[in-house]
Order: sequence, then C-alpha cells, then structure tokens
Amino acid sequence: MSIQTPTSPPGTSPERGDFIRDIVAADLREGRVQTIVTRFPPEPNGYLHIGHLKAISISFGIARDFGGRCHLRFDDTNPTKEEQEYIDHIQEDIHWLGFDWGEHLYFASDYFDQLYEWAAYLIGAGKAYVDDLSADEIREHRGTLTEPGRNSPWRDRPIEESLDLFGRMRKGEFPDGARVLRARIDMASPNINLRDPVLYRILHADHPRTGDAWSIYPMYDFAHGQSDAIEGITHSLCSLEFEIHRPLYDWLIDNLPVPSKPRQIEFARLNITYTVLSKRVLLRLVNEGHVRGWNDPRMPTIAGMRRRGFPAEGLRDFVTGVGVAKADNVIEFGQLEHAVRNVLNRTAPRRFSVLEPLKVIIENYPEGQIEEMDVANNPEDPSAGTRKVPFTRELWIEREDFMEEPPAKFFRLAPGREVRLRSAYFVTCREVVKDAAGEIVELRCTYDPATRGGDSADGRRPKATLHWISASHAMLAEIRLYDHLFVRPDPGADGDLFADLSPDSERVLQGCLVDPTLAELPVGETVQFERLGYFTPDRDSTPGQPVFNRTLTLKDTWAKLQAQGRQNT
RNA sequence: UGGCGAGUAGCCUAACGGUAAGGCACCUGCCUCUGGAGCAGGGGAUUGAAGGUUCGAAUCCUUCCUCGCCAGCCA
Repeated sequence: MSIQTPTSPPGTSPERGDFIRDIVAADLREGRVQTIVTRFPPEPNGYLHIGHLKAISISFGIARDFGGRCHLRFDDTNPTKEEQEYIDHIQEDIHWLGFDWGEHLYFASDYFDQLYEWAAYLIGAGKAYVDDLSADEIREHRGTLTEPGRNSPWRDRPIEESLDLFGRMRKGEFPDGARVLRARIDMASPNINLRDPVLYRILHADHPRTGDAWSIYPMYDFAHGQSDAIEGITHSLCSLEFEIHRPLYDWLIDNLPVPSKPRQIEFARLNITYTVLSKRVLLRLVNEGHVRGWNDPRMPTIAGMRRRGFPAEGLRDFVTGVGVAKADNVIEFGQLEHAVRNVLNRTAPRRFSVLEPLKVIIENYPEGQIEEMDVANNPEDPSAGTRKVPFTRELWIEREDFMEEPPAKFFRLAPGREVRLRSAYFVTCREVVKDAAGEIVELRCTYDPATRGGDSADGRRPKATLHWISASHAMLAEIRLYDHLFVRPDPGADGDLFADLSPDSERVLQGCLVDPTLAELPVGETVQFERLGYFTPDRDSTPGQPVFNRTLTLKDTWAKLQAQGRQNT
C-alpha cells in the first residue's frame, strides 16, 4: 500500500490521537487483533464528496499508521440506484486523493452467494422467516417510537415453508415487493432496527456487476457486517447514523457462522458552512442544472474541488486537521480555504494576469522597445527560479488598482502618485484619459529608468506594487470566479434549501488578459495570479479560447477594510 | 414521547481524577517588490445547568436542559 504522508497544519500531526485510534491501539496492545484491517465502503450511487474524504482519511489513515491495510469495497446491494460510471469515478477520485487499496478491491456483490447461504442458515435456525406482508403492512406492524410493534402473521410459519419460499424468491418466481425475508428478533424492541428487520427484498433489476443473475438483493444490514467478516475487517469505521444499527450488526455476526468478528465504531460526519453534503441534494443540483455537473467547481465533490484547483494535499490536510470525534460539528469553510492556501502558497508558480484591464501608456518609454524583466516564479521557493516577462510601452493594469479620487488608506495608483510595477519600474500617473461618457479609458504615465527591476537607488519606496502585463503579449482569456453555492452558512435551515442557492456563485469574466505562457499550463495545475489569487485552467479551455477558474482569492486586507467601511456607513 | 448518542472560547479538536491546551477565525506590532506570505504578541472558557463523591472534577455519580440519530422492501 502506498499512501503519501499528508503534510499537516502546524501544531497537529497526521497520526494525532483520537478516540478510534485509542481503541485500535488498545486492541493491538492487548492482543485482540494482530493486524489492523479497515475498509472504505462507498455505495456507487453518486460521486465522492469532501465528507467521504473524512471517512477515507480515517480508514486509510488508521491502516497506514498502524501498519495494516484498508480495503475499498463497493456496497453495491441496491441495483436500482447504482451505476458503473460511479464505480469508475469513485476509484479515480480516491487515487487522485492519494490513497491506494492495492489488491484489495471488493464488492459486496462478490458475496451474494455466501450471503444467500447464510440467510438460509438463519431460516434453518428459526431466526429468519419469509414474510408475505406488503410494505405498508410491515410498516403498520412495526409500531412507533413509543409503541411496540406486532408480530407478522407469517412470523411462525414453518421453517421448511420459509426455506422453500426463499428459494423461489431467488428464482424470480415472485414480483417485486411480494415477499421479504426478515430476521426473527423482537417486535417489541425499543430499537426499531431490531423489530424483525428486512434482510432480503425482491428486486428484478439489472445489477452493474451481476446483471440479472439475482432477483433478490440483501439489505445493507445483512450485507455490511458479513462482508466485513469475510474480508477480515477488524475495525469497521462508519458515521454516527449507523450507531443505532450496531446491535443488529452484532446480532448477525453472533448468529451466523462467520469467519471473523469485526467491530463497528462510529464517528461524527463532516459538515461545512455554506455547503451541503448530501448525495440526494447534489444529484438534484446536477439534474436541475444549477451547476455544470458533478464536477462543477462549486460542488463539494472531490471532482468539483479538483476542477476548482484545490490540491489533493490541501484537502487531506483539511480533513486531518478537523479531527475525529463523536460530537456533531460544522466546520467553517474558511478552515478549508486555509488548508488549500497553505499548500498553494508553497507550490503554486506565480504569474501576472489582469482580470479587468485598464490601459496604461508609458509616455517616456521608447515605442517598439521590449525588455525582458526577471521575475521570481515563487518568492516562497527560490529553487523555483525566475522567468522572463516582457515589458513594453503599452501595458494593462487592474482597473481596481487606480482611483481618480483615492480615499484614505487606498495605496494604489492615483493621479500624480508613484507606484511600483512589480519586478519592472516605478511609474507615475500623469494624466487620466476619459471617453465621451466620462469613463476612464487610459492612463498616461511616466517611468523612472533608474528603477529597473523594481528598486530605487535613492531609497524611494512606493506604498503599492501592482501587477501588469504587456499589451502586445497578453493572451485573452475567460475567467470564472467562484463563490459559495449557498448564501447562508446553514443552507436550508429555513426550510427551502433551493431558495438559499446563491445567484452569483459563478461570475464569468470575458476579456481578461493573462500571461501567454499559461496557454501551455495543463489542466490540474494551479498557479497564483499575483495579488489576485489562485487560478487553474478549466477543461472547457480550447486552444483559441482559454478558460481559467479562480480557485481562491488571496487573503485581502484591503477588501476587508472596504467591506468593514461599507458596514460602518 | 421509547431507545441510542453528544454537549469544552465565534468554529473545530485535546486534556484518560492533579488545576483548561492546539488549529481556524479575530486583534496588535514587526517585516515585506504580492494590502499575499512570514515573524512576534494579544484578547477571548464560571468546560450545558444544578447537586453530590473527593484533598482535588471537564473527567466519577445523580437529576435536569439542549441538540442529533432511528418508525425505507435506501445506504
């Protein structure tokens, strides 16, 4: 098994203790288990999201830290919702995230024969029976949270009859819903999961792996624990909503001749502000066209975050930094951003690009002259070296970087003011050119030839440094800016989740001018546009029409000041 | 309402009977050719509440409160 060791936020370590690791360590120490075996068991009914990454990180991470192994097992017991497409994408995503199950790829459907035998065994032992009640009738008999259930009239039917019926269910003799196999436990149990839970249902459906070989399929409860036992899983780690199923999990393990006794431990699932981690909702967002697909950069899916430009390392750091516990939690989105920026700041090459261009003419700069300025590829990493960036008489700067009447604390370009063009020259604004409508269309500036490279010998130090791009070299691009999909930190808390969808979670900018070397940047790489944020080429790019996604902005003190100012007035 | 689980600063997590720690966020200062990054510092917690046990309780006990999960032939 080869798993990259995640780097981690300062003050934490990837193998930081948590209550599950404590249990695992004790089981090892006290000889209850020899080798730790965990599993990640997705149902192939959708794409993986950041919540799954927490589960992946826990199960793969514990296996790694304790020298064991982690299996990937598809929980494919409901053919009506599962597709091969999902089976493929899930594997791709896990690999991209940096985890590997080696040879240990399994499917619950691999165990259908064994599971069927065990079901028959249970019937033979008088611990399961075929029930002819309809779904509605079963529900009525189940009772409620406060009232006990009633026995099905079929509960005491002869074993031989159940065995015969179960065999015929398998042969496909009955239509969907005609009968089910139920465990015979206790209709009065305070735990509703123990009130004779359904073990098998009839489903004449095509299964992505077993085709039409089966017309009955095991329920989650009958498949999961036994699959764990077959694979020798020692610690079956899942989220809190399965806690209530554990007594059933244990009951089945105790009443079946399974080859091992796995132990289920539950942890709280991940929640993040401004986002929804529910496959049902994500599927709806896709199907109703609210997003560009499962891999839309706004989606909390692994595929979406990847397309957004979030590096796998940052995602891993995020989930390990969030910890493992049993208390319900909602992580602030900012913590994800922090983990991503932390990686990107270290690794992303820098480039100059202008989102909303404003023309600048350097009046005293020779027409036709081109100078190659040396610019650091990454100030955080000298080994990344430098690159040549052409400087000419006509440039573009960011429209936001100029104000005709600058307020206090606005340090950037203004009439008569001198600023530095990063790694190039100091320039001073001499004149503002407007069109008939009074719109600023151009700035006439002068440069100081003595400041080549961006330093002045006389110790002059402009308060601002701007990014820029040569007009004759810039490449035109579309840039897509992303923000939270939902407007509130707790989407749907008021009832209507879809009413909380943000109207401007995506803003598409045309006419952006980017560093021409970006034409060769492969999809999957993320760069920093200096002073603007992190950007990554989108798969929608074509040779003549490059498209970039904004991964994240840089932390922006000026923007924050502005926002506060707006609040105060 | 029956059962199960959980409550530690704005958000996460730790402390395993010995006197509340770390990350994120926030605030200051320094530094800076990214208003980025970095560095240094700071504020903020009667540990859900009330009782009890103990020399000593976030940790143990009791009661209460709040929140979450369970009444699919979903997982």
